Amino acid sequence: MNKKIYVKVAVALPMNTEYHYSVPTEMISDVEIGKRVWVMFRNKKVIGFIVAIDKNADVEKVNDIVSIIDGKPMLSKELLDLAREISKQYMCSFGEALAAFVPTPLKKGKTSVKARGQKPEARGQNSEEKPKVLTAEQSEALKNINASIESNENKVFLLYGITSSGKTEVYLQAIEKVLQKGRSAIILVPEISLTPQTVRRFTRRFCDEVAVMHSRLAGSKKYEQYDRIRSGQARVIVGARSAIFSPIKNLGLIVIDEEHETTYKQDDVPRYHARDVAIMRAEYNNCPVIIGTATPSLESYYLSKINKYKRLELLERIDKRALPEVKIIDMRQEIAIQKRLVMFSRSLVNALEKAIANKNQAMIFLNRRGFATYINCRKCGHVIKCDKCDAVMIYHFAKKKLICHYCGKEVFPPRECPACKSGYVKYFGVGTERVEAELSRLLPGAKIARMDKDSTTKKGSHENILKDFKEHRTDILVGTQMIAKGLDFPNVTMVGIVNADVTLNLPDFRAGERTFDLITQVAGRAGRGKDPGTVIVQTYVPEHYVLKCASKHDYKGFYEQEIVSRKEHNLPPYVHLGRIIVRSKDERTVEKVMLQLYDYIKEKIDKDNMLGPAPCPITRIGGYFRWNILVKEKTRSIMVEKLREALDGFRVPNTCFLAIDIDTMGM
DNA sequence: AGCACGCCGACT
DNA sequence: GTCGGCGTGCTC
Repeated sequence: MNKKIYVKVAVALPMNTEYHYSVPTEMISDVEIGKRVWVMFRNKKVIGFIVAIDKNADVEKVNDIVSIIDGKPMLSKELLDLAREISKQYMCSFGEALAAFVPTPLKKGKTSVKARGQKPEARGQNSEEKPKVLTAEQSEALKNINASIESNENKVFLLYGITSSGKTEVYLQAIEKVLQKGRSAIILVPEISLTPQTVRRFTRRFCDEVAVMHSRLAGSKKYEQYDRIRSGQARVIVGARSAIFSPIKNLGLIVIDEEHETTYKQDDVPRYHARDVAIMRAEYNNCPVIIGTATPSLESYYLSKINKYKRLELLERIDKRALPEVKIIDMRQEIAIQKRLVMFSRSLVNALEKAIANKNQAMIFLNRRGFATYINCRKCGHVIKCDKCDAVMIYHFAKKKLICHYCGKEVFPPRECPACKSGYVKYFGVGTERVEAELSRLLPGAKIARMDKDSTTKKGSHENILKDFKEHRTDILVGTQMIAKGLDFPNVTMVGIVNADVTLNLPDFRAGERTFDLITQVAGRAGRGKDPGTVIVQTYVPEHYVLKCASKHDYKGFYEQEIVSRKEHNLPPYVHLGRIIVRSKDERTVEKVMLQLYDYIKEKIDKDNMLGPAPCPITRIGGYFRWNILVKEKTRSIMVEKLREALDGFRVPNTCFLAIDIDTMGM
């Protein structure tokens, strides 16, 4: 009769232990693996996942679970196994991995499955958009992918296709095939390209079969989507990084669009890379993965070269449109000719004027927001820095304030120099705000809009700026990253990059890769309609191979040069990187602890495989001092094994925090 | 992670 | 004499 039942519960804390809880009799029939529960843990009510059901507990003192949250299990066997795998490969606890799989829970109230009453959207088949006729290259690519879909083959395709070569149409038709087979698909897109434009193509084609997983999707909306996926109503999931954890059944294909994007790597726990998680899921489901991009990560292109991935190429643009002409402008010469430091070259201004005269539109790109990128004292040279971060403060004209881009701190700019009290505090460096202002001055007749993190904080402002541009109420769109990718405005014939060196000079071994990608993407915004496009790239290092290759649209040329330096410096793709980060509010503590840690792990990890310990490039962020060590190993599994062994038994004091980032993106 | 317990230094 | 530093252990 009254047989006691226990559940093993994993909580989202960094401990790799699961705890037993007893189940009150009235809840026994509702207990299922994969459901979430409220439990008392250390006198606090926390959410946990039921990961096992037991006849007995291995400890004396066992508490009852407080309540069961879900009506149906949130996680299947597949997803529980996947979470376990992620916890191993990215060195976090099982509970921390599990927490990433589900939407953050609602406060209270509606926890059970509601739905049913939702408005019926366009029912099934009556798709608004019909499949397009494919080019020979597209057909060839699709043929390869379809063969794998047909035979349930677990294979990774690198769909290398230049901008406007029609990658999306290949995805769409592959997905169609998958649906015909009664299976489902996940399409990952980077957050930035999760614009209405991109999403619309999928919803038009697959209507109510589509679920969109926005990261900013509010609580109950997210649950709604979740239920549609879980119940099988939606079989095409379009979403950002975390959509890879969707509780979809019968997975038949995973697409990762813009594979090279860094947003696929989560920068807090669990620090997974969605591309690699996708590959794990595809293995489990025996299905293919398509990773599509015009500028593959060095890792992926390398893997296609050694035949780990099957490379499919789309080298022609749709309708045989020409790639835009890319002009590299040497700003050193501009200074010499114009006899002063200038923001815009004559070529850039001329091209802008020409585009506007022809009733076309233009986009001006600069990867820096704000007005002046630093302010300093002309007398003593003092530069205003954030007092919580090791970073210069950026002047924002709209707010009339200095803002730290790392911690968000805002201060009014000082009248006099805080160091020498002189009044010669001047503003230097160029951000998007200043570009916008300067363009208005140079081209008084032109309507100019700006799109960056500052101009898009209000809900809907993002869409409004794009709508105004689409409908040609604005002539020139100035912006950061946000305007570089995925946008499709046929009337744009001219695109300018104010300073390509901003990304090129970042202290990061991926700076070349990022710059190449950026120029390629920005260039891809020009000439998408009937008129050809022009791209102007301003730089102080026009001879740099990244710029030369980018101007010729030569990814392969870029790859061949970049890979040599990766080999030489023993960097990815030749090794995997693991980053150990220690932070503390006390400068001396971090250094001390990091040196202790280094001494501890060097018994197990060859010194030649480590870089550091050293302060992080930005030593202090938000009041924390940070140090790091980079570890290099041949594979991710060797890396994890080594680190686990080396760090076993090492403890940092309570005032310090230790983080491990497997396959870190930055350094 | 967060909190309690416990053992050694400079202070009302 | 105590307040409080942080190293260590534990959480069902």
